[in-house]
Amino acid sequence: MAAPNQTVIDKRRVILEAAVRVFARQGFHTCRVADIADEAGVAYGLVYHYFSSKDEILDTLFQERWDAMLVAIAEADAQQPSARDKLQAIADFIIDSYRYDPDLMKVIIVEVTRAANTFGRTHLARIREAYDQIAGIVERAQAEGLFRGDIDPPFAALAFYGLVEQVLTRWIFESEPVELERAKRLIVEMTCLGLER
Amino acid sequence: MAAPNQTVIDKRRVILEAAVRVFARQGFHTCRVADIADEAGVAYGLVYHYFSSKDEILDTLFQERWDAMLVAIAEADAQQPSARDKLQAIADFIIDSYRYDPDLMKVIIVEVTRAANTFGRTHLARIREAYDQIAGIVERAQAEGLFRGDIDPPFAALAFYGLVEQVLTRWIFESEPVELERAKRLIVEMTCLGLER
Amino acid sequence: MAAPNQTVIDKRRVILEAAVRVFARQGFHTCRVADIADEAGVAYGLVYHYFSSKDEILDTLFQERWDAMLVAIAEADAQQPSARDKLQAIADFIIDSYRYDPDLMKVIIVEVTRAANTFGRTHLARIREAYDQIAGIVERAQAEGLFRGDIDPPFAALAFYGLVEQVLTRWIFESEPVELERAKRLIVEMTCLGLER
Amino acid sequence: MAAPNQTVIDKRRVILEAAVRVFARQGFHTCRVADIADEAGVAYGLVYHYFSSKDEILDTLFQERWDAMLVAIAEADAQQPSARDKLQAIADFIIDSYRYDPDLMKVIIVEVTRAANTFGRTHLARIREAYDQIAGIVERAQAEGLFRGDIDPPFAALAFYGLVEQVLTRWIFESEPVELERAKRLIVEMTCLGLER
DNA sequence: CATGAATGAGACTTCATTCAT
DNA sequence: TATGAATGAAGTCTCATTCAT
Repeated sequence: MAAPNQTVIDKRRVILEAAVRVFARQGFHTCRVADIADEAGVAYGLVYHYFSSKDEILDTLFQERWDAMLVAIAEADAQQPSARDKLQAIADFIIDSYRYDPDLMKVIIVEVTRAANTFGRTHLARIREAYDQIAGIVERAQAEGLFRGDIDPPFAALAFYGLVEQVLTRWIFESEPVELERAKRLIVEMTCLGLER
Repeated sequence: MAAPNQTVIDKRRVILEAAVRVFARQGFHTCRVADIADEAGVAYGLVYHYFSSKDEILDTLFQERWDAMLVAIAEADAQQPSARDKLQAIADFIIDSYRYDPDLMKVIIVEVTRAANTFGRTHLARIREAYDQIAGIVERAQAEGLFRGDIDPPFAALAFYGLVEQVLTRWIFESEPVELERAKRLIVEMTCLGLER
Repeated sequence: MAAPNQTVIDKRRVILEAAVRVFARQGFHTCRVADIADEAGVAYGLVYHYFSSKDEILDTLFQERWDAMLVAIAEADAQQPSARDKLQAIADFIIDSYRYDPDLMKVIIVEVTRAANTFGRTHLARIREAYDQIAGIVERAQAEGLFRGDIDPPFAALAFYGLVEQVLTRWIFESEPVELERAKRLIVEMTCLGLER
Repeated sequence: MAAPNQTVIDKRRVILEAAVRVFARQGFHTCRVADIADEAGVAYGLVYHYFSSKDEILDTLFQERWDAMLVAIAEADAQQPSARDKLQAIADFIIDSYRYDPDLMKVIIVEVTRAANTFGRTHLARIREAYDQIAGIVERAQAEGLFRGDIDPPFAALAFYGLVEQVLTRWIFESEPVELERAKRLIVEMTCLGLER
């Protein structure tokens, strides 16, 4: 009899969410697969029923989230009128993502970026897509004469994303250094206008 | 009588330098102490004669380098006339450090600065000192009316350091995205003036 | 009403036959129950519906085949006139069995007959029956004065069966060393007359 | 100071000898590396200091023993006058080897031969060398007119070695079925003269 | 009968650290 | 100082078996 139950539990999802919490708390390298199983409340072996390795869990987490980010960036680019508004929408999305699921963002930023050495090489191409899209926004703004033309768009993308990531990194490491809504504005303000008056 | 030879090999230093290469190549967690000994060309056990643990090697590397950085920041602050010049001197120092020993910088950034759960935690206070010093530079520039007053100095420090680190990160994981001398200037340019014209 | 169809598929038999192929290909210890289910094209759990364990599958395969062998030996003994003809009939049966289902014979020989610590031990009594029957044939030939009396019948049985098995073993691990029809004759020739002229 | 001690313990050898006993007792697949370490009285990790895997231990055991066998066969071929004497010397060597170290022989015969499927493939070439040398003995005896010419030498080698192995297999499985000195003679007797009078 | 998710004990292997020489 | 053998805890992954549906 097929369970006509909306609350059928997707164990795969349960494991994924448990992994986020465990990775965030202990770090990818430091935690054991057993910790994930415990946190998920499932048997050890079930983790390997759904994922072929510990790495694959992190991979999956990254891919799901990064895909959402690429979609958000594309939407921001399509729907916002000005370059500044586009950047604002992107910053908002990332900051809000963090607010919605800080653990997941922590894992993406801290574990994947760090692991870029070995494991993250895989995702490099996907990560670049985000940078490229942001660079495209800058480039078009330069062509329209809204942004100054003497800063390479890829470099500008680097600066923008670096700032967002640094804000989140600070959050992760310490407790509440800046208020998030304010941070959203400041990110764009600094990116567009700089520090000098 | 001890050999009065300048070229006496300091095995401790040899091990430290080998560790830099190995950490950079394989990552701290992925490499083995044996790899370090091999790379250094010394016996396995000698590593433990000079260092009490694998962790201590990374700690030592970080401390040596970060101390040099704090000194450089303090010097920049003391010797340069304007805030913009101070920031430029700091950016120059970090970029040049990278150019001089990319492996070491990679290790510092990837394995320590971003290791939120392990090493980063340990050295947090020391890392903050750099941010605080930069924030101080911004704060004084604001008081002097050179920098706009509506951006929190700690946030500005975040943005500046984030940009520098992001440039290096890009270098580390990809091949030559920006030319380094140009990057030095752009970092300060963007930090001070932003993207808009 | 049960389908009066001769081609109703006996899943139990399907599993058994799949197991033969998988055991032959990967070896009993190296293969997984899942491999058997996959090869049979049935669900994982069904294997356990028909068999209580992985061991039982191999046990079943051995028993079925070995019983057929004992019957064949008994028939050879009953129907053939001379000892030499009896041995020839037995050799023919085993070689033909191999030709008909090489995988099954490989499994019997490699996984059971030679598994001194596990399966071989279990089926020892049954395996002995074959040797004993062959020894009986030799013994009676000796009594009739057809075979020389200075070779212990059990030893002679050993030699005969050892030769047959060795021929098959060679087949199993290498490619076609001897032509099978010729081998049938040579086995008996050597057993009865030896190498010297 | 170099230990001028004849009884320096070669731990590698200790492990190898312990492995023989454990493999013989429990079988290669059934035993754990921990059992070997325990039997050898060394720490778990030391096994992996000397051998890269459990497989490598079995490999080493086989190679050492099989090399000794090839030497013995070559010697028998060189030193004995007649084909029959050569075969006798070979049979003697193998049977005596068994008597000297039954566990080792059991492992070679039962575990390596059985494992030929997966792991033993490696040793196939080396195994063939023995067969080829025996076949050579037969071939030359045929050329000299001492052995009948209608039995392929490779087949004869098969028969001879199969008989020896079968005798040992019987020993391994059961308790003393034949007396060993008698077996030595019977092996050659049967190989050369067969069963018929 | 049939399915395949779920369980968890257990194996192999790794490797930081210690220690005798 | 210097060496590298020795230790053993810990972790990943496998897989036979069970069970709910």
